Amino acid sequence: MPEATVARLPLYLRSLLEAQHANAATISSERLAELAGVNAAKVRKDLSYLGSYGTRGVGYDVEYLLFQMSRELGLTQDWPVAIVGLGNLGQALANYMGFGDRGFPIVALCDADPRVVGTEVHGVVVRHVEDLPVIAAAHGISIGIIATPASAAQDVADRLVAAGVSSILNFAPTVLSVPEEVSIRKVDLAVELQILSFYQQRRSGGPKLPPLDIPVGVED
Amino acid sequence: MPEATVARLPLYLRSLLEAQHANAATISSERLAELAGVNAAKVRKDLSYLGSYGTRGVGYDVEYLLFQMSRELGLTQDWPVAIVGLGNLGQALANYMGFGDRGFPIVALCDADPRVVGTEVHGVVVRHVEDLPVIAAAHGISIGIIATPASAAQDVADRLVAAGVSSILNFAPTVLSVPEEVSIRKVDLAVELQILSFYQQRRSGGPKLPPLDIPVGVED
DNA sequence: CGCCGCTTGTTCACGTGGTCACAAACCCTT
DNA sequence: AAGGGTTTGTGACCACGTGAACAAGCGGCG
Repeated sequence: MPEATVARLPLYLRSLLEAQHANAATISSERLAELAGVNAAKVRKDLSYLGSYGTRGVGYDVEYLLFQMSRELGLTQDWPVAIVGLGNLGQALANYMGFGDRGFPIVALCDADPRVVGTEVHGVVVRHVEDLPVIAAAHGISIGIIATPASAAQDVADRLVAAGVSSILNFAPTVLSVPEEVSIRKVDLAVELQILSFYQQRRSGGPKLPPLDIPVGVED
Repeated sequence: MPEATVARLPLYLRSLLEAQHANAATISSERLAELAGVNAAKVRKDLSYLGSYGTRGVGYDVEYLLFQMSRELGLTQDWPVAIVGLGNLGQALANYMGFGDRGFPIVALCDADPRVVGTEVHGVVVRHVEDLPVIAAAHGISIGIIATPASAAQDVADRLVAAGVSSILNFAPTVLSVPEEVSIRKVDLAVELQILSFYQQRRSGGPKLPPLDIPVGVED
């Protein structure tokens, strides 16, 4: 299955949940495309990778497609998650996702700072990052989230891999090297902002040197 | 310039900063590729879009390339940012990025909850989302970050656009529709985890809970 | 001063993903 | 039961991005 398709499946899943919430029994590829914000033909081709679960002239059964897609995405089981690094971002993630999403229970929190270890965040006691192997084995953790500073990220990644974690979501602004068999995805806020900056500048009409001399603070 | 190239420029920028920090005067495409985690040929092709700033037989002058890239990315000027939605994530972003990155000062915070409006986060007073037009104009805000629940995201996006914001970074798990001329990028934690879940399951050898007595439609 | 090694910039072939278009298949109506 | 309208599934085509290979160009060395 194409990687691009895999990346869209979660969007379809969410759109299907919306449709289900609106009491729709079936949904057409066109409607689903509208909800997911993509092309209708792309939706059909993507869904065809899962199998022929649609009915010509009718559309897709929402319930059934939801089940099949959840199964394909591996959401019929829980995937215990460990968060490493409990700065601002790590704490926010611990609190945010605990009630935000089902299927990814946060069962472990780790940090290297002895002042943080032992404290409790979102009902989970923070352990030392050294204990990762034991913790991971005990909870069957397969997904790790890195929310440390960039300088510590590679070390944490190595520890996660050594502890048997084979999926990593990296929030640290650095490139991580991991074994072939480990999946890794990154979320980099600075990169996103810089991309926006690039297009923003383009629209603003090329490089603006110092044309801005706006007197701010007038609002107060 | 290809969109894929634009998305990599920030990686090169960060790698160049690392090289600069290591007192490297020049850098080869191969070394830069290693730092950025991409192919060397891709690096050269990407950099060629910026112009011929390299020297054959030597490499790229780190200082000079840094300057050119910063200019291209629009980082020679500040881009004031507004964050809308100050739940766990919004607050973390306000605290995290304030000292994390240069060039994107957080000059405004907005929320719709009257209990949050008026409080102070990271030294900035939270204003009501209704005041966005005034605030945006006063600070020259061109980038907005949406950190609200999904249900409020489209409304906030509309308000941002109406206030003149033309670049949006969306953390809410929903598809936003904005005018053609507005750039939008999304960061969706649930989607990232589900993608990891997909590959994780594949590696684990198919569905982990196979003891299902589902009477699969008898195939004729 | 000319040769040699090194690195860039560019060209080319390839693979992946996106879009279009249409036959096949299904439901509903008559 | 047959036909019309609707929607899926898929094959063909096109655009884009990637990776390798190579000539052009630069600095250093004898």
